[in-house]
Amino acid sequence: MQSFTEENYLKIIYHLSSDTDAPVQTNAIAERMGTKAASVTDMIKKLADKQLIIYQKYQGVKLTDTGRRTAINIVRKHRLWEVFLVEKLSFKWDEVHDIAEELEHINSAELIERLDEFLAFPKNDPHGDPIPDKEGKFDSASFIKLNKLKINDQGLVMGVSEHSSAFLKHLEKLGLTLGKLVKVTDITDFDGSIELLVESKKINLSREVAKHILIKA
Amino acid sequence: MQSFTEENYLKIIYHLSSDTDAPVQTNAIAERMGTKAASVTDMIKKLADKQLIIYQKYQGVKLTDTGRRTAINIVRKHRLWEVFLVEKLSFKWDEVHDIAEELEHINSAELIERLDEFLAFPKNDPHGDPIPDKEGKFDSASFIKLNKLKINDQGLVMGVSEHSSAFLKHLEKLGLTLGKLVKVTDITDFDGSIELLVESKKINLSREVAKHILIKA
DNA sequence: AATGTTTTTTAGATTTGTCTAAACTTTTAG
DNA sequence: CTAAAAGTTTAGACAAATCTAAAAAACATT
Repeated sequence: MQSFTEENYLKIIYHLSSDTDAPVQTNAIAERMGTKAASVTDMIKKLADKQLIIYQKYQGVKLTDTGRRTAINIVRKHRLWEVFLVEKLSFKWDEVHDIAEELEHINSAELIERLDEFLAFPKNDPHGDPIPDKEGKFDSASFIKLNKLKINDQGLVMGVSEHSSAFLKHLEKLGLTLGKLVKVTDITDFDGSIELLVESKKINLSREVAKHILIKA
Repeated sequence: MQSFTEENYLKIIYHLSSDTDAPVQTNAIAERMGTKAASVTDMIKKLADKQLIIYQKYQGVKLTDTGRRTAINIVRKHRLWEVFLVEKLSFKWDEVHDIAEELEHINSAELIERLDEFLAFPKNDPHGDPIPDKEGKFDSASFIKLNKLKINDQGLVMGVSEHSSAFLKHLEKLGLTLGKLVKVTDITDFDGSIELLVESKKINLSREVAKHILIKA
């Protein structure tokens, strides 16, 4: 078994490598972990010794199959706990991240299988992210980012790619929650701000915000 | 906030001092923690610095009010999680201790209050132990140990004072679960073994086992 | 009260995860 | 293609929690 810290490194490496095939760089990990690059170097040596990542000096790291499996399992636990917190304990979607960061390290396969069943095997967490199954499989649903839509395009809000409380509260206030149908009515020439119709209400979004909203056409 | 380790020390000191007023000894803590006395000395110095315990060299330790409040809060979390595991996730009463040992360190007051509400404010955990309320108050229900009963005495099984899986499975097999009515029908001269009637079934208990069963007359 | 046993503490070492400062690679730009 | 900038690693140190071995205090017993 790994320590909490090792698990957090694996999770971060997983998230940083999920888009691209490129190796993950020391500084990127350090920034996400809130540590210094020197500390990251120490830790990745340790993870490489344990065959959880492949590491070449100065060249960044990649997860091994074992490492990826471990990381996905942590993600699975995180997302299931988030569902529990929202569905069963009535937390809001912007309140659950930090608690789930702690709960994801609880160590009992049996617990997670039973929690999964208790929650009726949810497919997505409260932010729309897919929940891996016991074997680590999940649809890597390829949604479009809202900032890629053109005028008159429409679609359903399926998820977000930013989980900060500030961002989620902002969406909540705008009425932009999961499942909502949106239609792009205008895109400003000046800074690319997007004008949307959500349930016949007109709202305005910065491109920065739009970038983190995932849409199914 | 304290580390997991500090929390575990406080919890153990609390349990070791709940019966008596006497200071808790270094060796007793070491045994429960599964560490050596020298390590305990180091840690109790640290806890004393933080004003969580009162420590006099060679004289053992006592909890301060703050220390006791902290310890009781951990006990509260532990027992609420045990209720959750048994009531909601269908774990057996002998399977929940270790998982609750991990969950008790999750750090969110809001989470615990909502969990308490979700579970409909239970008064006791699956082993009959009382669950402290938000303020740390709980009835220190004074039950009798089964080995104190005399022939023809009867009462209800209200709890256990031993939480090992082996012990609990044994009780389960005997049908000695919470709420059962028992009546002492005989006590062997030889070794003090106790013969009981439980739901019109005759069973035999060693004194050692009986000592850990709590009865309300 | 003296002596032996038990308990506790001290001293010094180890492991884990972190840091700073300095050295070393790799990348980027002129 | 070379020099500066950016990124990474090494070296040495530190705090937390533990350990072993040895010293010190408390206790128990004749």
